[in-house]
Amino acid sequence: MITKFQRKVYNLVRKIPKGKVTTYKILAKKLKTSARAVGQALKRNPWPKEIPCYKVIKNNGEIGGYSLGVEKKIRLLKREGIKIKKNKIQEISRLMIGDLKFE
DNA sequence: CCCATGACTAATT
DNA sequence: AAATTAGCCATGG
Repeated sequence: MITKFQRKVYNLVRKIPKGKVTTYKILAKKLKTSARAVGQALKRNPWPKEIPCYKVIKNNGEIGGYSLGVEKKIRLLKREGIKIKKNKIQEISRLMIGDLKFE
């Protein structure tokens, strides 16, 4: 069962452009909630194929979790040309999407 | 309604 | 630099 809150989160995640990532915190700010609550919603994502929740990472550049396993998440990110070293995203500032880039 | 549980975060040890 | 701690908030029992 999808809650209203989940839908809001997923609608946002769907809009993350290819090759870009964002963070739990940024999404939380957009939805006026906490980063933790965003994580809860993503954890329950019923459509990992359609909703690219692997593009949502921690605020400090670490990878964060994934319902299908962190290794899978890393694989998907690399597939989009995103560099990862020691479980951290490289060149975060270039890849991350703040408040201005998508709605 | 109260309580526990996290794909989190920032500050403090 | 790694580990703790306190704050966070949607969700489910």
